Amino acid sequence: MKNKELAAVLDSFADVLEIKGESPFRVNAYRRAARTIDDLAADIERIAEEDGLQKIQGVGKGLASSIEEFLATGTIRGYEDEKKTIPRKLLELLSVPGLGPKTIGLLWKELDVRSLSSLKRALRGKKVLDLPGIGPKKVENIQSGIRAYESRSGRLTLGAVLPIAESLLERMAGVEGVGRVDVAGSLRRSRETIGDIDILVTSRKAKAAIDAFTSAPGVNEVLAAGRTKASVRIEDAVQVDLRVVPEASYGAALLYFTGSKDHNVRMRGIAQSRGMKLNEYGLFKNDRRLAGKTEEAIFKRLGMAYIPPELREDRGEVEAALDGELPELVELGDIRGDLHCHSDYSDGVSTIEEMAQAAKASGYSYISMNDHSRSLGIAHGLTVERLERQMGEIDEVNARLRGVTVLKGTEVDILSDGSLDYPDDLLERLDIVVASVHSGFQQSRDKITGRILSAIRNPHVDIIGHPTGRLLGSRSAYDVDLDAVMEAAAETGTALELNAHYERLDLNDQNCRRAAELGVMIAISTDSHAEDQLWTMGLGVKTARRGWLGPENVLNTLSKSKLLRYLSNKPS
DNA sequence: GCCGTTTTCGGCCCGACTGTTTTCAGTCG
Repeated sequence: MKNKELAAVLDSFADVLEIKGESPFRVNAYRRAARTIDDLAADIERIAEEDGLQKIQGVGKGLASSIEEFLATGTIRGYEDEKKTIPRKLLELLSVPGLGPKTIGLLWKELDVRSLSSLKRALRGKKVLDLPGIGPKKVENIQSGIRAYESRSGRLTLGAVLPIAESLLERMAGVEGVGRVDVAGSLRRSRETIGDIDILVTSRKAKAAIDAFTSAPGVNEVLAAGRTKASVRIEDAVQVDLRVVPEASYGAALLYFTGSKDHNVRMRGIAQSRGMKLNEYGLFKNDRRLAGKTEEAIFKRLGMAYIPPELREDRGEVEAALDGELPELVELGDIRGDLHCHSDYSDGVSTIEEMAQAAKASGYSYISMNDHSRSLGIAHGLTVERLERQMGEIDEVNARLRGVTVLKGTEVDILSDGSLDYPDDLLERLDIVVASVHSGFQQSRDKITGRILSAIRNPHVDIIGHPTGRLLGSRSAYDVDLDAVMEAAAETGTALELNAHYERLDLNDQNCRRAAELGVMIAISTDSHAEDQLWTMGLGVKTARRGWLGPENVLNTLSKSKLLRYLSNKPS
């Protein structure tokens, strides 16, 4: 699948054109296409084979032929030619906050700035102040942007960002005059990684809200502070934007700042086609505000069903909302149990009973113990004897506890030859068998795929754990043919896991959607290694919602008896 | 470069903030 590669080339093409001062609309056309292709669930090569390139939103004749060229040759001639006309390291400067294409182009042409280091040199010199539109403050801003750029770590995981967001929401809610407080942006949409945090408030005293925000604990730097918006950097890691919005336009602002950008463009288009205008202040007809206080009212006025934030990515949700065909999405309250947890038998830190109590406190009716199998020495994988002892302890705990059942399970290794780490007669005695790859990540596509397929075909395997093995920000997915895995899973009634840990979220949203379309059941599991980690189920559910899953697509929405019946029905 | 209930040309989101300006350009979201 070359989607990501192609998207990166198109985006870089846009960068080059932008620095060269090309038409912003042409630049934007490349950017839009890059984003759409990056987001596609389907393989771009397959689309090209079926002559479908121009059916992709934002891809016309010109881009289609560029894409074909890329798929055939690995690059785009026009891009390579343009790239040669600017210094190799100039593009990197676009990532410096506060520094845009115009200024970069100016600095390059006038002062021969061609890299981060020559930029720093130029900023120390005097000549830079002679350039039009550049004064001492601007120089200082760019220097601070360079420091931020050099210390930043890219997009952050939900797990890293949520605590910061929650403490800020709490602070803002306590400020005098503040009414409503919400998080917006990609965090509200629950994207798997977050670039910055957006917070929206209503307030009778805007200045007090801005002041409380810019002086919040952890703020290293105030990037901007006006009458209605402010930006700060927290703990050198994440930028947070605050907007103070009037009550009457709060819903419009929430809609606008939740995005995504592409979703907003579609929504404004719908408004336009009805002779209305939608912006962050409301939905208007001839300057008369028709709606704006709540998101719900705006959707209603546009003749659409309410679109939950997780779906707002321009992946068909706008059309579905117009046609009244949005799916009923799974909710945290639908979840009846957790099907992948560890105890202190392997690498977890809580006892079976502690995990069971935590599950009960979460309102679950079951929780499954899936400690590692014997080959995973690093995680104290269980020998056959220790697994049998654990099964005995689970019986004891179940005899003691009311209201929650501990299921007997394992996370059995799919060994590098494709066999499983326990014999079939042992697996047969367990309620839940999760089979996962923990070794041989570098194997070829055929080999890895073959291993997972043979696990799927084992009649005792119920769920494939973290099917792609990726770790956000640190390890990319192993090279597995997910189409083949999903087809086999559908055929055999094997579920695929949506591992809810914020560094995994594996399967991701798009893959969940594709799996469900093929009739594959998804198990949303936390892979908790301690009793205080069950909360990550919420992240999994949000990711599932982003994948358009309803409760009927999720294995652990089944009651205990239905679950056990489902599991015992796998054809052998 | 794309697109069309404004349909093959002429638009393409637009407002807030900052800094350098004295009426505006660049950046960002």
